[in-house]
Amino acid sequence: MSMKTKVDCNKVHYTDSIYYELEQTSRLMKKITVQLFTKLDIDLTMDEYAALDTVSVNAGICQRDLAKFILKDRANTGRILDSLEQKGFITRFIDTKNNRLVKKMGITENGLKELNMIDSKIERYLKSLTRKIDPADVDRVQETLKSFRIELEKVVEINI
Amino acid sequence: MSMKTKVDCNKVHYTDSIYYELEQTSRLMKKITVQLFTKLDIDLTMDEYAALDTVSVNAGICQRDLAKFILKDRANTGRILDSLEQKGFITRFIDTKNNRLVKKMGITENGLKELNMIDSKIERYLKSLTRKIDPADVDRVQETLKSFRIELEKVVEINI
DNA sequence: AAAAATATGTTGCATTTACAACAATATTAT
DNA sequence: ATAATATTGTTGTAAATGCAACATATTTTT
Repeated sequence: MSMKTKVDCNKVHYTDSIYYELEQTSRLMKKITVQLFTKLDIDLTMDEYAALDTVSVNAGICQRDLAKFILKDRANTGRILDSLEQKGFITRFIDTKNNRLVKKMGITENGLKELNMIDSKIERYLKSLTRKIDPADVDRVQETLKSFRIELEKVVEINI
Repeated sequence: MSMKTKVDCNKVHYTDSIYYELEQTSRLMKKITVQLFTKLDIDLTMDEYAALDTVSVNAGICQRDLAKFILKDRANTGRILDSLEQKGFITRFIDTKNNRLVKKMGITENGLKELNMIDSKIERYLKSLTRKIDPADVDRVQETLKSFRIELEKVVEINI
């Protein structure tokens, strides 16, 4: 075997890295979830669902803070909330935070109903995705991902 | 503590699931990589870079097969390749696969140079992201993610 | 042999997304 | 006090993305 070939074989490829594996797995997962939402006739987008869930555990949050949670910019966060409000799943009200006028929000009765309905609809489908994987591994991955994400948050420049 | 409160506290939220954790971590990672590419004046997009790397390890692959690898549709795969070809990093040629006319491709000398240049530029930045995490954990996560992704591939409907 | 279905790549379009500019208000600096 | 800066939300726009439709060629069905 020539030296060149040997070097080539040992080359570290980005597409073999954990960063790419993460992106690919996430893209697949997103595709599957979108297909699931379509199949189950859920009339929220995935992003609206995630936003609604985030609002449900952070009552009275303002738009910018929500944007930081869901990792979208203020513009698109506003648009998602427009849709959720128009569908009657959240209410928005003007309030102050640090003496600034902000738009805060809360989940409505209907929103909570919708959230629970979606949860119950998708639960068993999502659970089945990891049936071949040791539950302990799943937990460990989630934990490590969380530590990783917290490290990433320290490095990324967020301009929201 | 009332029963209702107890139930509420025990509610399983989508935003606490491994599926959402995966998406959030991946989104952050993507943001960081885009910022890195900008900061280092790399004149490929992340997607072009990943495609170029994939082509480099799959010489003579056709467009549709590449699309399946990079999880993009045929249209956008074609557009990414247009850009890479225009920049001189790949060559495309007509060939046959199963008696069908297909566009195959290979990486050029310049493409290989560019790929190695980018690899060397970003390597230490990416490595530093996991410096706080036990390398064994990183390996384990990558392994588990891969098993997970393979399970997902069995479930997702790919129409490429 | 003719028709229907499949495979591959491209084009057009509608949706999503990110980013910059703006409007309104409040704080800080000079 | 006035000017500069910062916070929050909205609007506009350009780029990315996915999907459907198309063009071409081949295979399969009838």
